[in-house]
Amino acid sequence: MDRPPGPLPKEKMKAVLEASVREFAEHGYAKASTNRITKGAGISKGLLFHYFGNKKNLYLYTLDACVENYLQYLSVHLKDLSPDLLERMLEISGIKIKMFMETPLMYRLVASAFTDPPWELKEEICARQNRIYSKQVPLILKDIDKSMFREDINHEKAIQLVLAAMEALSRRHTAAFRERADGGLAELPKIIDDLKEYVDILKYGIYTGRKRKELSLPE
Amino acid sequence: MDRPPGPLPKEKMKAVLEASVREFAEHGYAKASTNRITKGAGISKGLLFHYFGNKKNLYLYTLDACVENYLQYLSVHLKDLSPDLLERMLEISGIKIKMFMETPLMYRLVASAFTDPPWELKEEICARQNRIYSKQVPLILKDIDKSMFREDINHEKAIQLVLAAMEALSRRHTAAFRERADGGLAELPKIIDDLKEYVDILKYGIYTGRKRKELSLPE
Amino acid sequence: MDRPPGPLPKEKMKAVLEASVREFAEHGYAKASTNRITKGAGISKGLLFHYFGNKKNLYLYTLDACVENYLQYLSVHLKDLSPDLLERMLEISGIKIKMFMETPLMYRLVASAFTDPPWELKEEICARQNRIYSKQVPLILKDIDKSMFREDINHEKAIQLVLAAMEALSRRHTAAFRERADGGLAELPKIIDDLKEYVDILKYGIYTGRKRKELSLPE
Amino acid sequence: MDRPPGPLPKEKMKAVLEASVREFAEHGYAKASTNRITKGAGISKGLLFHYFGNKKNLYLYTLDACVENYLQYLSVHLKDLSPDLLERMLEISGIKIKMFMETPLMYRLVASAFTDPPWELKEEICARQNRIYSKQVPLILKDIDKSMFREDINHEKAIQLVLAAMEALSRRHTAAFRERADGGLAELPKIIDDLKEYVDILKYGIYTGRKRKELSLPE
DNA sequence: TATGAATGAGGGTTCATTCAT
DNA sequence: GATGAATGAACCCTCATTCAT
Repeated sequence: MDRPPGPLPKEKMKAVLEASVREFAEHGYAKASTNRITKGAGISKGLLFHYFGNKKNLYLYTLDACVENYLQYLSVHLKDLSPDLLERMLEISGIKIKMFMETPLMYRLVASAFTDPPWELKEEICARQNRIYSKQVPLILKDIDKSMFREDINHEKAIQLVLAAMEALSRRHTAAFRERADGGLAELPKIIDDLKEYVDILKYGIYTGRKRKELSLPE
Repeated sequence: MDRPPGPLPKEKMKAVLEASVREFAEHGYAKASTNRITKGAGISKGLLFHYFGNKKNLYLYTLDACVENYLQYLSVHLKDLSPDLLERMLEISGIKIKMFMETPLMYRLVASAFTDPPWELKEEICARQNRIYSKQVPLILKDIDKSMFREDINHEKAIQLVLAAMEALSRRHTAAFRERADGGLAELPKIIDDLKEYVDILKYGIYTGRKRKELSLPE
Repeated sequence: MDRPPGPLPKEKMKAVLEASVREFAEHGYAKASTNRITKGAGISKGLLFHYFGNKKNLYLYTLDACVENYLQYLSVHLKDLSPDLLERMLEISGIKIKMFMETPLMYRLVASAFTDPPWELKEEICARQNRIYSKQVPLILKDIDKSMFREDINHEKAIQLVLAAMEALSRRHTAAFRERADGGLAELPKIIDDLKEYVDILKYGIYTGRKRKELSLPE
Repeated sequence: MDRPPGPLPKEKMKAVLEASVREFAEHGYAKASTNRITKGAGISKGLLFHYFGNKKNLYLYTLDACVENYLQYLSVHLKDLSPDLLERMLEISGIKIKMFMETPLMYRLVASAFTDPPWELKEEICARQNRIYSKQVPLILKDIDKSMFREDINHEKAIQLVLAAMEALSRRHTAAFRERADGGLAELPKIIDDLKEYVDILKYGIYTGRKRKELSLPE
């Protein structure tokens, strides 16, 4: 971000951001058109480049806004989380899926930026990814009750396994909802119930028998 | 898909395919240039479109070749698989990672086609994805010894969980190796060892205690 | 017509002609595609150019076939024509409109060739136009009873006037029927009735009072 | 027609229009090259499409300019017209032929647009045609002295007949002058004399005997 | 601050025609 | 006779970016 886009009036800023998110989310970085963005935002071409310098910057700025929004959303909803890692992961997955349903374009922009970075932006995007990780992981792992974990397994590995599994399972659900204009929110409980079943299986592998009993799972 | 690209001389066909795979894998569908492909393949623009009609067809044809190669590779290496689901998943993951290391461009093309389909090709790509699934899943699940599974969990869910987890964990390793020209093959054993640890954890969750003992895992 | 397309088997010839007429009529010379013609005729590109040399020749050949067909049609139907010029013009107009309705593509090809010749074919087309005129005009004027004409007007001019008027009036009707697949034939009588009214008016201008009376027109 | 081509500097606008008229008139819509137009107008490819969006728009805009010019020319010269329909048609035909000789390219563009519309522009062109008709017909028919008309013929039909005949006869003269750089103007009087003879014949058919006498035509 | 005219290389695609087989 | 692979120029159009105003 060479050019700090400070003094651009908030209203216009918002219009640009909205148009940008839509354009980049719908067409991807490569095929996104700055022309359409200016038209969508109702500003002139000159102004866009005056403030953002070039397409790359604009994309990065847009991505940052989405990431910020993402982190903000998480931090707002991540209250009173369970000390049980798997329960917490369930809660977090629910939050993420909800977020995806509420702001699908933003979510999609971030997701595609990370899974398929636009090549010439790899480095910059990677930095954002690390930033998210460094902010997200502590959020997820803070005050986890590790006494529940089996002692004969690598705790770090166990956590990574859970993260990976939940991420992959969640994606399967979100993938189906693309473009289905917010109609999906009603199905959120069903999705979470589904995830819950997977979580229960994971519990067998990760928690001690004693804990499992407390959680009243069948031995 | 009007024109079956059959009779194009093998040598040229191969050149086109190679150039196509490289171009699409490196730049993505949107930014791939048919100009560069023709140049790379050493043929004229006219010929490319004479055979493939348009960019979409060319991409689909290229993708199909990669998918075919993928399935071929799997079917060749998937011999004498363990009846133990998790051991088998480990074997399969090893095969896939090896494949990725040997033909990273092809792998990448397929992967990005499925995770981030080029929008106007969604339907066609989805069909390919289903085809892979319908061929791959039976391969993975055939003759699995389900007697090892705990009876108090949903077997289908357990399998999906394992698939999802292994997929996500594998991706983390492959993501790092992009473009590191085959130098990675040496690290394959280390990677598999790493995955093995995750697999062990999953075993706790999925297999019965008796079976786990037979496998001589610590109780 | 550099290359006499003699030895091409009749069946193929017919297929080519049909495809050619359709293509040239629907797209015009400029936008017609020899590719589509070969596809439509079911022959190879090589053969088409082997026989016709180039697009120009093919067009000219196709045009000639249509012109021939036109003249043939006229000569077949132009029997027992009225000696009264205006009645005869009515009959002829009816024939032409019928021809247009029966073979709209051919008619359209010829018409557009003459009204808007493809520039680089101007000369060749002009020659065809003259050929049609030189064959058509005698047909129309043969054995006309000029005794009906007023003596105080230029007979040649009168004839030209009638020709021009009928041509323009007919065009107005055919223009409306483009692409309405043969449905128009039913309306032919109505069209002729309409033209008849114009003819009646012309009679006042051209024929002598005595003749008009004989024709039982109101004085 | 997204972009109103208003604010383009007059000089450039004029250059584009001139080049456009020439290109479209000489090659027709299908074969006209935007490349040649930009070159002829001395502007960049980008600018042409910045202003006109696409070839279709450019053509339509060019056509509109010609139509406007046509109507303008008519309205300027259509002063003090005779109340006699046929005399007036003679005057108007003279004006049109003069216009054709002075701006043959514009005239040709309009004429070919109407007689042979470029298919994908049929609707838009038809609208222009209707516009011309709705402006032109009142001009032609205003304050016509219908008392001159025979009472035993359909006045509307008579008018249409005259229009059609004059149009067809005029075309025969203009057709010959294509591309003969304005040299034709000298022959205008001869052409009008020629048309006059046809008009005289029409008078017999349309006007009453009394009126004809007043006009001192031979009975 | 804000505009939008201006660029020209490059995009995918179609074309009539040739020629070795 | 008959094929269709092969060509490369030309097609219309889009692009991110610059800059005089």
